[in-house]
Amino acid sequence: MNDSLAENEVSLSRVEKVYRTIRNNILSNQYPPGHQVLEPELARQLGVSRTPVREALIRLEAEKLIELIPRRGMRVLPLVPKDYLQISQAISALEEKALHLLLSLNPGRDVLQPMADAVREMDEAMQTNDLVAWAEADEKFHRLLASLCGNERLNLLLEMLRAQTYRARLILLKLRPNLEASNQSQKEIFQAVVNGDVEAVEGLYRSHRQRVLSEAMALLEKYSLPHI
Amino acid sequence: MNDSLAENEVSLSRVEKVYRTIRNNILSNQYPPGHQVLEPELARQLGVSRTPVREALIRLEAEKLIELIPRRGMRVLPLVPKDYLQISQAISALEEKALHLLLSLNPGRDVLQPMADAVREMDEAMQTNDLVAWAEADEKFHRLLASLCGNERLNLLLEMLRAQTYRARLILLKLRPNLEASNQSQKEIFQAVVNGDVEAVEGLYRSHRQRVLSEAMALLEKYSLPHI
DNA sequence: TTTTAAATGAATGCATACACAAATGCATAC
DNA sequence: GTATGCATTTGTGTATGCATTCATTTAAAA
Repeated sequence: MNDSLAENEVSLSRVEKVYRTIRNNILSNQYPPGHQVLEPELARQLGVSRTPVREALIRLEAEKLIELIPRRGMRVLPLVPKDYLQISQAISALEEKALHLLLSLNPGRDVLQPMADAVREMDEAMQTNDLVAWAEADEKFHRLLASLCGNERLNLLLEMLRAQTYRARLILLKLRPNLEASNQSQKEIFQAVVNGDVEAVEGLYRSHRQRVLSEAMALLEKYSLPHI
Repeated sequence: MNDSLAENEVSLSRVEKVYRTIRNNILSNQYPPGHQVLEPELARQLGVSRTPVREALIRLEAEKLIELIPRRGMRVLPLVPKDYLQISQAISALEEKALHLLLSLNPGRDVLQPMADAVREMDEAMQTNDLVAWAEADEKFHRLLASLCGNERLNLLLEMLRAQTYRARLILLKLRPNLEASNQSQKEIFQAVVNGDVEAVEGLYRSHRQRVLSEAMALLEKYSLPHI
């Protein structure tokens, strides 16, 4: 993940570079929730004029990563717990559909191999208590699910929604007592996918998501996190 | 629906006015699929400089209503049948979740009254063979479902996706042999909602959507519509 | 006549300037 | 000390201008 206007992106427009830089800064928590930066300051930092900054900010606002406040510049949208819940519910709906679509494709082992790898990586990370590695494998699993389901629009939506909740998910990951249940669930879900068992997939996924969401909401309350 | 920079919107920024005007023109088919307009031409037509035009176009591109092609300006994104299918699948996923959420709210008759009105209006439109009225009532039904489910993020997503398929849905509506089955389905779905019967709602909705989507795809093939 | 090269015009991406409005700072009055 | 009014500063929204690039047209060569 680049964190600046990298030299090897010379063919990218300034808007694109600014967009990516700011987006990265948000996802990496360099711009934490509620963080405000004025357009002229962003322009100065990034060495461009305000115009491409504005254009990039409009895109980021459309993706609901920021809001633009007159005279306050850009503000990184903090997720209050309700936001997190609502976005997560939308993710659940779309991922469930993605699972259905994936199954209807009757994928062979070769197609599912990357997901199998991700599941294995999650397992390995569990064994060594490597939270970061587990998060990466988990992220990979979900990205693959969205991209392999054969519906590109769904993929894009999920990508956007997962970006909105990325930071929060990382934080919650660290607060959770243990990941054993989630790890197990995803293995079971994947196994049911391999078996082509639609009803099992649906049941397992719903249980999994319900538990994960309940857990998350309880943690947010327990730690009185106003926003994430 | 305004179709120009209305005089009664004096407090709206130029970007907002341009955005709304162009969006309206797309949804009303005044800018049909594939239609291209250059930025300077849009600016001339709308009586503003290029800057707010560009900013509005960036938003519309983020919503996947248009694409921006260098030296070709803005192009209204046509939906090839695959696009239509994919977006509709995403809509199905989100609407199913919306129904679940709505039911979990245990809404009273007063809350559901606007939906009941829409269902009645659909019935009345059926009786008088008024396609336009039926479409409006149908649109209203879906908008209400999204807005009453208690998940604002879901609502926004559905609003965006429905805008993307709005024009196509209107076209398909005219091509369908009859709407009796859809009308009946929606009545039954709504009745199940009123009864708080989760499983019935889910079953009915899935059947309904599967039939509607199959029909739509068959029509697109029958009429060899390359894009809509 | 056809193909290739050069010229031209125009669209985009971006920088800069301007007008306006809101926020801030300072002075004054109570 | 606090509130109010005014002047100044500053940020946004927008218009305009400039440099670059690309598509089209024109001219030249084969």
